[in-house]
Amino acid sequence: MKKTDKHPTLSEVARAAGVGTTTVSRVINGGHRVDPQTLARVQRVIERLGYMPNQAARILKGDRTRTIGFVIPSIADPFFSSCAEAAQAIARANDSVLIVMTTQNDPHAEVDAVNVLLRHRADGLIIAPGNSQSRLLRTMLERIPLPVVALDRPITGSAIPCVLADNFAGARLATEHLIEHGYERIACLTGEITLYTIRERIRGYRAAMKRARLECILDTSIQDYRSAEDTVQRMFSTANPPDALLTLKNSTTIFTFEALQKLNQPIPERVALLGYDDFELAATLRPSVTVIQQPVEEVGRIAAELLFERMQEAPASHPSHPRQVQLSTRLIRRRSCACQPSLN
Amino acid sequence: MKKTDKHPTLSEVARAAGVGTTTVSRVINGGHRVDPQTLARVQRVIERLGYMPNQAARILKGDRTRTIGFVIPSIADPFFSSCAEAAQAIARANDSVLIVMTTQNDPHAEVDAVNVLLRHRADGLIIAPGNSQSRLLRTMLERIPLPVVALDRPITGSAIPCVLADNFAGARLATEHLIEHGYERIACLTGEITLYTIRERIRGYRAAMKRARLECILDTSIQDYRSAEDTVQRMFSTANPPDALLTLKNSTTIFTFEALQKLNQPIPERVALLGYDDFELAATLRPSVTVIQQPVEEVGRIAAELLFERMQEAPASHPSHPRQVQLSTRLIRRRSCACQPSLN
DNA sequence: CTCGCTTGTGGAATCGATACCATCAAGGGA
DNA sequence: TCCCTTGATGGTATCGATTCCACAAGCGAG
Repeated sequence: MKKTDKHPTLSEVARAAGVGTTTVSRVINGGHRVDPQTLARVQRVIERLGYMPNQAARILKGDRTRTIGFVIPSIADPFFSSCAEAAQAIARANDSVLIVMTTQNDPHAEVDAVNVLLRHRADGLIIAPGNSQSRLLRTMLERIPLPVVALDRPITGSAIPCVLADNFAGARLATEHLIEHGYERIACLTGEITLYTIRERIRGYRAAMKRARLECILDTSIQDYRSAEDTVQRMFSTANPPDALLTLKNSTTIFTFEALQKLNQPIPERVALLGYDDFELAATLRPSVTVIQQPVEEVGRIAAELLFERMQEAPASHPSHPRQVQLSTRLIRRRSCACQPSLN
Repeated sequence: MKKTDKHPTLSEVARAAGVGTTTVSRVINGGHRVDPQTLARVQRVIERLGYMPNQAARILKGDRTRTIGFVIPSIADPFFSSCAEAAQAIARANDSVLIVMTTQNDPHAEVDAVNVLLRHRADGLIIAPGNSQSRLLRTMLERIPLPVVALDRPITGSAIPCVLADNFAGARLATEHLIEHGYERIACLTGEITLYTIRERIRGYRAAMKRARLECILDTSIQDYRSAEDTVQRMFSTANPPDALLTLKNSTTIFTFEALQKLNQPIPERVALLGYDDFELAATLRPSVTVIQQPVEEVGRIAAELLFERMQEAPASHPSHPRQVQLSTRLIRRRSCACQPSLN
């Protein structure tokens, strides 16, 4: 019961209990084939010394580390923190822990993170790569001797399975919805366009616009509140301003909403707004914001489940696994596109 | 360059390079006292085999694990995810990784989490306990042979240092602000009251109200959107309804805001609103919401820094460490209390 | 009464990296 | 020329838990 300065070891427990190390080991691992009396005695000693098996020693004997790596751009991003929460639940259910590493989409940080996880002998790896094209990361991930699952963004040209929402279909759905409303000058505000997800959404937007024979209006300049204000100002001082805006990510949606509000451009009367990705207060803002909702927890959950499946197979075998799991998104109708809100 | 099925070991590298294990070990650890030629050769072999030192074996030799545990109620909560992000940055700067465990404030899950981290031989531990009074957790944390820092919520009756925002002063400041505006019937909407932070905030509210000789109006019933609507309805159908509301946590603020909006109670004309804890869209809502802002990243950062300081001391020594680091909060004036917004 | 079998137990090799100690060659000063 | 230092290198015990193997005791069946 007293505070110890050092972790006691299994042999110390064995000595204190007057038994061999084998017996203590058996007690720890379920106590099969141990005399009930001995069992009780050893358990008391374990309790008294505050003994905890040293995971490192177990690992060294070839066991799994029961540790999986989770490499994402940021923990503070609600999308990834929700994924992490879901993945963590699956990990715990599989008696494992998550090591979360953040990269800010920096390729260098990604390689570092993977190296750290390799040293820790993680059993598996879930990663959301900043750049789907990166050869460096791809060859690295293909070489390493543990299962990898990509999250939200695939690793192009590799067999690494990826779990993600269907960005193309989501953006097409969003655009089609605006078209059905009768909007004709639909601008797409992308934010940065380096990310795979954004590029897919742009493709979806383009596909829908082309099909409706409408002119694509792309703007990639919104990075923060100030640039949103500039962009809106510029767009609405042209002869033929847009009558609807499709924003391709959360922060862009919010910056744009604020800018429209500040510049007194009423939504949806003057211009409709549809945002990609739901956010907590989308229904509370006035007007409430119509969005494409992604199955966030599901992405994290399924990625983790897929990883654990792959971990259970023999390392050499490569059974028929889905190369890619695309989850469908849905439209949540609110007021910013002049809809009757969906019930939910 | 080829894909291996197993992690190669140091001795395999040694054999492949035709040198001893000691030399390879030296190469890995900086390459001092190694012939440049040998160094280059060994490095080539390491590169070719994709060798990564086995952290478990290192740990076993008595090294630090360079792993710290981070035990919080939820990763999806923006407060804790921001803390985690900040703590992670400090951990990385100290060449360590974070193992994040979530507990949903469940004491059982907390004990589990700590046990897992002990097995993994984390070098240190940051924990936000759901219940500050829990004897079980307290005795457990006092027994274990590694430094612990509490986050956001202290562990009462123990010497475990805690980093948190000054909840008492924050709530008092908020209440005083409303009093200065001339509001007299200021109701405090608490949400659940089991958490230490909420109780401190209630104390702060009470202190300010007492000083101004105003009557305390406490309501603990808001748990979700529906209960917020009920509460608002009830409050405003009394003879003497409140003229201001102080909500003690984020979700309560948002539920209340939505309820007031739905029930057409204009803010701040009919009733003022001041929320504890800032949130992303507080400035975007109409009216924008005046809040008490906590130094979120700082809490995470300082907790991690304090932990690393304590880890560098000899395990036995107990130098003069702050028992508690209280960070001050600040008021962000927006429209919901009829203020001129603060510039920021 | 002894053979096989189960149960309870301990000894010791093992995992991979580290670091103490030993070895050997080369070079510099006396 | 010899001793001593310095640099480069290798052998091997060590960390803590697991596990194969060995062994002893008890017991029912033949």
